[in-house]
Amino acid sequence: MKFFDQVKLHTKKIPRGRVASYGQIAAMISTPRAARMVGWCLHTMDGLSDVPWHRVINSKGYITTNCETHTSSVQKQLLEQEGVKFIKKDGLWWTDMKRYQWRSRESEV
DNA sequence: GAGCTGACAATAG
DNA sequence: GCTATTGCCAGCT
Repeated sequence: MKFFDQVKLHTKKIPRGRVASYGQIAAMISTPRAARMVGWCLHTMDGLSDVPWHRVINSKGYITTNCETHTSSVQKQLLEQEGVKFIKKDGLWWTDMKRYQWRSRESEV
């Protein structure tokens, strides 16, 4: 099992209408500081995979994507379709992590 | 084959 | 409490 594969698996486990942080995913893979890899992993998916990459944001609840294929607007829209409310904060889309952050049993361990 | 890059997070000062 | 630096590991050049 490679790092990327684990990121995909955990990302796919995120339920609809819920979001997770990069660090959270990284922590599930037993590598809390590999949050950068999580984000980059999702970038390589490029939407071609069946992985809900839009459900992964940074720990502050901000969308920090500016790629052509992953603009903040796109990610925000995908999440809003799932019931996640977004607010424009400091020029970036922000969501309340306290309400929408996914709490899996594995992440609690 | 080696070095650089990359959607962040945590620790130290 | 806030700012700056280090760490993470696989893909890309």
